[in-house]
Amino acid sequence: MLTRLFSDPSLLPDVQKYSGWAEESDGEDSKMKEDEQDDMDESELRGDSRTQSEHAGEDDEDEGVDEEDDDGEDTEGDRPKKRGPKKRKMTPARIERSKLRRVKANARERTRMHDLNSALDNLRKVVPCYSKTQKLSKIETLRLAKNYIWALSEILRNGKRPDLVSYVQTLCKGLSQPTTNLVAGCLQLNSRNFLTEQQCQDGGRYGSGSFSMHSYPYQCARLSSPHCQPGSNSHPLRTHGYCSTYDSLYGGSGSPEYNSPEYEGPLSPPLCINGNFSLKHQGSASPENEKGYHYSMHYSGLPGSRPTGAHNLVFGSSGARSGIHSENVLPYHDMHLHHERPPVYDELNAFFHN
DNA sequence: TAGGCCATCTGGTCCT
DNA sequence: AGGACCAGATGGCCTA
Repeated sequence: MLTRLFSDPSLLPDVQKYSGWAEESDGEDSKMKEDEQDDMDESELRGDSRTQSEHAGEDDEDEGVDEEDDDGEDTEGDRPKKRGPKKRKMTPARIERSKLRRVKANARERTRMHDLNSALDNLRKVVPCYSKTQKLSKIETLRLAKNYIWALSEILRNGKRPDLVSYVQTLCKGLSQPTTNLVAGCLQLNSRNFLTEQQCQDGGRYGSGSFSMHSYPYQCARLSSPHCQPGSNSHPLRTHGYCSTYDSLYGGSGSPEYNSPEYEGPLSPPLCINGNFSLKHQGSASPENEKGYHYSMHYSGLPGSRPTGAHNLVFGSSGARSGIHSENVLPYHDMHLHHERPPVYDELNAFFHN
């Protein structure tokens, strides 16, 4: 593996640029990368025990040299004596090996992050609204995935069809504005209905934005649940100013899980779909809640998206103000719900688009 | 120019 | 000892 790493120039960026030890050895490091690569290829990567034993021998030598000069340096000024293993003096050989270790560790870390990113890419593909041109950011991918899992598990648990608005609301919980737009657009949701309720739930979280409640004179107009009827204060959500179609969709206040609009409550029962995942209650504290979603409306596109001119998000400022709805505008020609997706997803979308 | 996102480096910690 | 994992720091790129 390391052979691959170090034979791949792309995986060996300029180490000196970042490393602190580049300064301590001046121009000597200019050839370091090549030297280190040679070292790896020739000794470590083929498991050259001779080299390793030589290094061990060097270590022994170093120790002999190092141990002696630690005495007397521990009490510097008023500072107490340092505890723990004595610091060994950095001989040139030791410095070299240290550098080598660092380079190897960097390479490992790089591949580890690459693996992580490719896993995230895979996740992007199985989550609703995969787009090659408008990649969801990492954090948005994770949030959407969480919501998606939640939505699917709720469908399985209840065994009945939720309405599209609620489904999209569930998917969009805690997502940034662009991602919300993307999801809603993907599912061809009538933005007016969805956004109004979304804002009801979020309590105007995105209030400064173009599709704040101010954009629409009515609130929760679509809600049919008695809990959300004007004048009804019986529902817990109402006391907090929330109106959610979860009430009507999932049975309303009878279910304690929906006391929080963030549905961060007990995720029970754990469900497994194709054995790929299981919901696991991890407490009510969610990073999203802690962070507080400081997303504002300055987004005009998705993170990572590049200006194409064709992707004015449906719910963006101009669209919302001009009353353009997703059903009328379809700027998502380059995105699709999925190209590789589990069967359940197709069923689900057929579910809503029949 | 500020802010978001990202890749990378780095040192620390834990585990084998 | 070395690898995996993690979090902080840093700098680049892009957009509003």
